[in-house]
Amino acid sequence: MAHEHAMPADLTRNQELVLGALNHAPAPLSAYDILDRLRGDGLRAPLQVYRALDKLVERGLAHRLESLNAFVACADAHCHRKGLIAFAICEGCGKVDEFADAVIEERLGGWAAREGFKVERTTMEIRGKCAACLQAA
Amino acid sequence: MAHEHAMPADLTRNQELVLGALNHAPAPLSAYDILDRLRGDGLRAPLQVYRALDKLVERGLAHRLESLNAFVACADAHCHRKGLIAFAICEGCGKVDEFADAVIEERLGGWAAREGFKVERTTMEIRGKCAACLQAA
DNA sequence: AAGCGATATGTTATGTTATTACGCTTGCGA
DNA sequence: TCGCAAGCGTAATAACATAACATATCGCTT
Ligand SMILES: [Zn+2]
Ligand SMILES: [Zn+2]
Ligand SMILES: [Zn+2]
Ligand SMILES: [Zn+2]
Repeated sequence: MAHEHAMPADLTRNQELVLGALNHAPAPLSAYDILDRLRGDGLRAPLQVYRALDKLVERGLAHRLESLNAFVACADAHCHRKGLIAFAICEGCGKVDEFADAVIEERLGGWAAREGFKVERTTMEIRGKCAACLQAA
Repeated sequence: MAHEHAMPADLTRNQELVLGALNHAPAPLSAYDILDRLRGDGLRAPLQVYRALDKLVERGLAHRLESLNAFVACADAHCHRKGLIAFAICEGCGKVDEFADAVIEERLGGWAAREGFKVERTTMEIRGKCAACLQAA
């Protein structure tokens, strides 16, 4: 059930390898995790991974999870989201759920407007236990 | 202007030093920034700082900003918040604004309830430019 | 086809953030 | 006074990220 993501045709080799690694992983990967999985494909240095990740994140094909220092492929395979995205991260199994909420976006926008704060980027990450892991416990 | 924070009486020496450093800083500090400022007070190793930070964060006297790998003193000096806290971080001057929003909390709670996800911790960080910095530009 | 700029690459070294492991000390109640 | 819990000190190491520099590749213009 894992993947079957759209893989854009104009990625470079390294970007394609990195996105492939993320797509096949059931949980977020750190840059070094990715590097380890791609040594067989010729990658040797962290920078090769970080550079690819930068591009992928920029294009919305992958996301950085700040509270984990790790990365996931975008779960919204065909129309990578533009607005605020929230992530729910299970501490048990590592599964990441990605969702958007217009009301939250509007509340943040309201706060920013009142304060005169210009928002450039928002990160929102919920840590906890997913339903499956709670069940299993 | 800067501080005038309540400093709980039951802190250990290291915790007091670390919280003092955070209180006197106009912007978030990394653990190593803190260490550098406290070498004169006898601190030598990162762990001394990390241990103090753990306790301070646990008690809500300080917060960790995940998107910065840095820490701030809680701005809500007398009644350290319990619920979800959002941080607005200015990329220009480093100022951090801390606020709570019940509607956002309720939306997240709703999502979690629908998904059967048990929330343990939420981080919410807005990066951008504060009013003062926009003015100055 | 030659020239050029923008983008991507490879490699080494280094910088920054965080933790593990171990042992000692102190305070405090059983 | 024994035992435990919390705190402390130190050294070593792990994990995450970037700087600096040299080449290479591609698309575009001439
Ligand atoms: Zn996405
Ligand atoms: Zn789970
Ligand atoms: Zn606070
Ligand atoms: Zn500012």
